[in-house]
Amino acid sequence: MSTIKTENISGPAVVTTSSPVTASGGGAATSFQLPVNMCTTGSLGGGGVGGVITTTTTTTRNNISVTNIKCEVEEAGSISSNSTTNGNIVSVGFYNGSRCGAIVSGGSGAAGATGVITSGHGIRIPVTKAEESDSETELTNIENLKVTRRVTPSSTTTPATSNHHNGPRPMSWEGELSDNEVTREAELMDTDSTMSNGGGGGVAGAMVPQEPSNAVAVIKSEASTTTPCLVMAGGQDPMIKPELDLHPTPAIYHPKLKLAPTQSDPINLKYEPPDHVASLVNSPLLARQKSTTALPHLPANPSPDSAIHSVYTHSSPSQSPLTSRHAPYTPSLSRNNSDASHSSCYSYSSEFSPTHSPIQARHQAAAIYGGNYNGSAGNSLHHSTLLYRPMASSSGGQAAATASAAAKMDSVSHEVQNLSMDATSSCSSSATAAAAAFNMATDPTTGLPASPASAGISRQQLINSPCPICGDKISGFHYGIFSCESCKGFFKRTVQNRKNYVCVRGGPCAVSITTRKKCPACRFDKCLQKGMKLEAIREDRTRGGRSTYQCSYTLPNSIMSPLLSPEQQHQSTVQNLLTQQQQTQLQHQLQQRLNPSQHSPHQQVPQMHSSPNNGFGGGGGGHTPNPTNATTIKTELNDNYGNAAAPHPLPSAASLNNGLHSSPRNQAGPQSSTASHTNSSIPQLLQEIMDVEHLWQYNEAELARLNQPLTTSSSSASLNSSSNESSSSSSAAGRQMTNPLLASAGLSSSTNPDLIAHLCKVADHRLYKIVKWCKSLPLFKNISIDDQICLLINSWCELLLFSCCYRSIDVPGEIKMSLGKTINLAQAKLTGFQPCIERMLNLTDHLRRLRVDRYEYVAMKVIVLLQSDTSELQEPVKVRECQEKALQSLQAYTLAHYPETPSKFGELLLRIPDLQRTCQLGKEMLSIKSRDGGDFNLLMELLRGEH
DNA sequence: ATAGCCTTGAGT
DNA sequence: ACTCAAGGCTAT
Repeated sequence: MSTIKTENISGPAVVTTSSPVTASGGGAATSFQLPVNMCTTGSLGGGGVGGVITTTTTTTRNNISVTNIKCEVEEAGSISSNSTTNGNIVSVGFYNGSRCGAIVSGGSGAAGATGVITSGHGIRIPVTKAEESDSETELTNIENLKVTRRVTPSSTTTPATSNHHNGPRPMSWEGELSDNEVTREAELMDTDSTMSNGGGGGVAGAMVPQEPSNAVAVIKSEASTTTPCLVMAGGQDPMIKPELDLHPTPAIYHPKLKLAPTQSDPINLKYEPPDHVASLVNSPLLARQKSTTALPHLPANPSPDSAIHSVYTHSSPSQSPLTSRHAPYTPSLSRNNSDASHSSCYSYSSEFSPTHSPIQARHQAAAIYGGNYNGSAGNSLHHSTLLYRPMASSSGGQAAATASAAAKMDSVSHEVQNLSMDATSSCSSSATAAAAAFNMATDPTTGLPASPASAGISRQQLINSPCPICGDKISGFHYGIFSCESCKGFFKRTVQNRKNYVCVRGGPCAVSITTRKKCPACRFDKCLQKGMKLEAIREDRTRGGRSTYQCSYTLPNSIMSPLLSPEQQHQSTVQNLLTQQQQTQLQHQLQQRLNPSQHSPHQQVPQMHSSPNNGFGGGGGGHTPNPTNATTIKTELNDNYGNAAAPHPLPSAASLNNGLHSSPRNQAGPQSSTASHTNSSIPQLLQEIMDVEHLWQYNEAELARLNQPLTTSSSSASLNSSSNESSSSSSAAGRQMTNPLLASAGLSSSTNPDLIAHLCKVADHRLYKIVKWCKSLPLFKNISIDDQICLLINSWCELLLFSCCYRSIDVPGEIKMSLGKTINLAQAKLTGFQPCIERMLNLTDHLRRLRVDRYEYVAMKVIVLLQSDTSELQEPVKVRECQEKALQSLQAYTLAHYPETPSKFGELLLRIPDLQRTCQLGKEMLSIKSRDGGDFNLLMELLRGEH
């Protein structure tokens, strides 16, 4: 009965930044606009573009139908540089009738004709952008892998009390400024994508490691994704986590903007929206126009970038924050649900809520997208996940994620909902029934994807199925997935008590109803893998009420499996295995690189926060090879941070430190194996900065999301689908082509749309993360919102570029774009980015020479961010004071750790002017024209968002 | 620590 | 008034 609504309002925003030059050098100020949704908007470059794009496509193949939900994309206009406030927010609203997102229901059948399938009872599951949801989910998952005490970032937004009752719970705002460098990545992408571990290459060819289920005990490294494009995104620890980088098109979305529900997952699904589709649909931009109307208060210019939108999108199972009627549309930046919000790729409105579960939805069923139904690429399935693709456009009903062209676009960004259940836990019986239930239907009229429920899966059926984690009886929807009471409690305890479990065994232990008590680390890992969301755990422990985090529904494999052909299942299985192996391998390599001496499998080692699996600081992910199943529980020490509960689950400081200490390479940073963040030699402020660094980084899960397998298959899929489903995909491509930003980046009509979509997605994510990171910075939080906006607008490019250079330290002559993707000077020449890359290489050389360690790196980022000479600052003095504190911390640190090189501090600062000039050059190269009259309300909204 | 049951409270 | 997801309580 209940319809699921996802209302996402996202606003694409173009931010114009006048880049102030920092400290040491003067820098020329360039105004740069950050287009948010590249994909969506027709013209990013120009002033805001407002346009509504409606895409409704439904395709069905046999049982698999993909429905594109009608999306209205509103494009945010560009935001002019200085004005701090008036941003345009684009809202994307999905209401009953129209939802963006296509759900493909599985069946493998022949390719179906495109059409809308309607079923009398379908559950609609609107899915917000896959990207968002996925990203969040993965983010959370990533972070979750390790359960660690979370450090509460004081800086982080404070959930205002206000939120408490009225609005959605404080959501963390995650903004990512992403730079997408586009080069001829399309090609690279394709190539790369294929390589990526589970995930397909993203646009940039970024590889996205899929969620590694296996955590390496001691050290987990996240897989990095590489984007073929120049990505300046913040890389992190070069060794440790690769970050996704984006193009310079940071977009900011209004947190509260609701994204168009692109998809819904009936059960924990990770949805991967096709980029172009997603971007369009989800993109704030898209939403904006209409939404704007609907929501006057929203900023006019939504950022086009889809990525951003994710940030804004909040969906809670029960209700989406965004949708919450109470709360005005205001960006919710609060941390609580930050993760959710961010990656929440799909937020589903209340309608989507588990509560109302899709199951109940009587509307037409949406097509449920089962992993690779097409078989086109066996690759796409994540685990045994079903993918709901919000936009079916490309998919043309091709269930296979891979197949659909649209899917390509989104693949990365779109979240794929995992319906997965491990084989171990899956039950065939229920599955069958459920499978039968899945008759995908899409609402012909709305074109909205039906929820799985619509497919015929009822809530009851879901509840009757086994807990995806242990196989026990499902008691309800808990923390984002349908799970049993014990796993619910386990997850809660683990997160609330900040347990840091480490699997001594080193490998994923079987988690069943009988063995679930044996290895909490693996159990927690599985919880995350299956979709439990850290953000669902309330920091304030408030009881009752509805949660606002975005949820994804995961259907047990058992349920979904029937939809897949044996071959497909096999493929997915193989994929999973490969992914895990690859990840494990990667982790292993990282471990060795980081700290060969510690490599001992047996010992419990503090895990890096970046554990591939969950990304959580927790130990869940880490596995050390050990014959025994013994699991050790580590309680984080964080005395310093300790008590404060992190707004959202964060990697423990300890874990962070560990990561740091074990940090990459030979860098001279403090690398004591015993490292604890309490290390007195590290200035507290610096440590605090480090503690929020994880917010900047992408964990594997995120990367995996971004680089979904789809990308891998995307190329082929696109090709395949192109012929059949040309209409939708072509239209998307057309839109993209019109995007000035893309054009400026060298992406022309010929450019692989998937790549573009991917870039957009990545950019969105990056923006989201950057915003989130900023909000959590101890110094930054004390600065007025308006100034925060100014600072962020001013330095986003520098931050991304710097992080990119930093992580490239270990690859002389090359710049790591992401996930191992690199670009050398020769390649840069081909793409026309030679000047910029050359400078980046030069900067990287300096960083290498200086042996910049991670603490220095994070401190420098903050220093770059806190430029008191940034134009339009209301309280430049305050900013200066904050910067001085950061400078003092860095100085104290360098003197303490590198007494032999007293000039290091000064040398580090001398790199800043280079950095700024490089950014300026990069921006110029991108030929991004500043837009007049734009405003960056979105950004402001983000910053103001609930906190 | 686990897990079943109870209480809470926003949303319907 | 009901639903249901989240936190709390408590026997094991």
